[in-house]
Amino acid sequence: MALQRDEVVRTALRVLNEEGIDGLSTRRLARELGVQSPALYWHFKNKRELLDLMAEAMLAEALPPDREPDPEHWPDWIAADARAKRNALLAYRDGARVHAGTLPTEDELPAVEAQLSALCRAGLRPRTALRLLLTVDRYIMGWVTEEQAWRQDAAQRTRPPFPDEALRDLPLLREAADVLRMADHDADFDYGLRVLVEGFRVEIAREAAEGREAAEGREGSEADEAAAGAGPDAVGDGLA
Amino acid sequence: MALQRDEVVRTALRVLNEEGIDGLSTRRLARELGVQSPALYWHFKNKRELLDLMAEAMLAEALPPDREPDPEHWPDWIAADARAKRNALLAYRDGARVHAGTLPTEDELPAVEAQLSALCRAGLRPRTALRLLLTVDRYIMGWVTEEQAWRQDAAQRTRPPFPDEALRDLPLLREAADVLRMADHDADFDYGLRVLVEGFRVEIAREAAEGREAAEGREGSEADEAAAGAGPDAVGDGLA
DNA sequence: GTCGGAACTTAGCGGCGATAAGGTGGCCCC
DNA sequence: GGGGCCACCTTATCGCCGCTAAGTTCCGAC
Repeated sequence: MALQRDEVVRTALRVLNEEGIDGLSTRRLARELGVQSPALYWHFKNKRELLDLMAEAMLAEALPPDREPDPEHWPDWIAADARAKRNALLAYRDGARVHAGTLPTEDELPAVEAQLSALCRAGLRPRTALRLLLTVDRYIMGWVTEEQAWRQDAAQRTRPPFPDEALRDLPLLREAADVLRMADHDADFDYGLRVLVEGFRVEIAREAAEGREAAEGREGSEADEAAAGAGPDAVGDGLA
Repeated sequence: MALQRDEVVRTALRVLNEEGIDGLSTRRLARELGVQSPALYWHFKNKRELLDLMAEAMLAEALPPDREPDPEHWPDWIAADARAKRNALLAYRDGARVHAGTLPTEDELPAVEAQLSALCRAGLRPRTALRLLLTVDRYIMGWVTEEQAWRQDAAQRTRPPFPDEALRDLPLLREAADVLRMADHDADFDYGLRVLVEGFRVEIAREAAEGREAAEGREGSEADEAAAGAGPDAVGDGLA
């Protein structure tokens, strides 16, 4: 029975978890598959292509492409998708670094179009909606990259980072020490995510108001009311 | 005249710009310095240490440690620092990837403490203020990492990404095509940054209201008013 | 029954980070 | 002024890496 691309990718993901991305060499992977390393180059044009497929497989589990985002509750699925993506990246050692090198492929576009559609029905222009999605995505990538780097060398760290004596003359940092030491990644990630969603809420309210203003030829009070309505009253809902 | 650590770091940054991070090998760097590659290991314990110093040098130029953040205009310096950091990373090829591997060092902490101090005077709790700073930082890192990856293979790309025919049945994406193709990195980065600041504004108003509520033993209307006041009315000021 | 191609092997290239061990020159101290 | 020390560098080499070239095996189609 010949090797299957799919089997190689699955094995590669397992080796990734065992060895980390620096330990994932073609020789190591080939050994795991009971094969000589050049055999892999029959199935993949180079290592980059293998990594791309690994990244795709990582996310496919967590973000099936047939979701149907709901315009009414966009903060819910924006946040849920963000958490799902983070979890998918966290599920594999160095997952963020594996994903980082990849370019978006054209077959991801329909899912993005669906998300744009929902956001536009919530009042955004397409450009703004896409920027929103990109912003969340970059936040996730930056976060998880940092998080996994931290976890990585937390494993091989002997003394705790930022010991108390380093914070002696820094009272505010001392008070925020558990954030500094990233004691609760999940909560800290969610915080930033919630801030982002709050920002979007403001942005959406503003755009919706502008749109209405332009459509009805009015100005001033009406738009301000709409923006205020979607502002602070909505703080916190849809996000824990 | 013997080699100086400082000279090595400067040369390494130059080579980084010429070759990219994958082309920056100890042998290449040594050749540039007119020296054999093991000589570098007299000055640096390993390549990681060299990269750490390069990252430090990159940011030192852009973010001098003696800034004095102003509590009154926190959106201004949050945004200015964010742009400065992005520019510093962009100033070198693969700057984000060089910086990504580094851990925060203890001598950066006083500058953070100063920022926390300003944000707390604006009404945040220390934990929240630090989370805010971390959130912006991760956004920057995620953004620039993606941006430099994009630029990198834009150079070696023959056909444009996401050609028009790929967007034929995706009208919203077609309308947002220049965002999708990242035609204007600066504007797109600033957009996400502004959204983050808007979110922080909401968060700060909420915390300030909670604090006042707790201090004065009141409840309900007062806090809501405060949050509403700092919400939509403040949209857009302090940021382009 | 042979021909062709898919799937693999063996051999090897050039390059990598890093270490070991040895050389060299200048400076200090007696 | 001679000896020793030490900063700084060299040469040689190790064990990896991604990847290619060329040859082998095996199986199914005709």
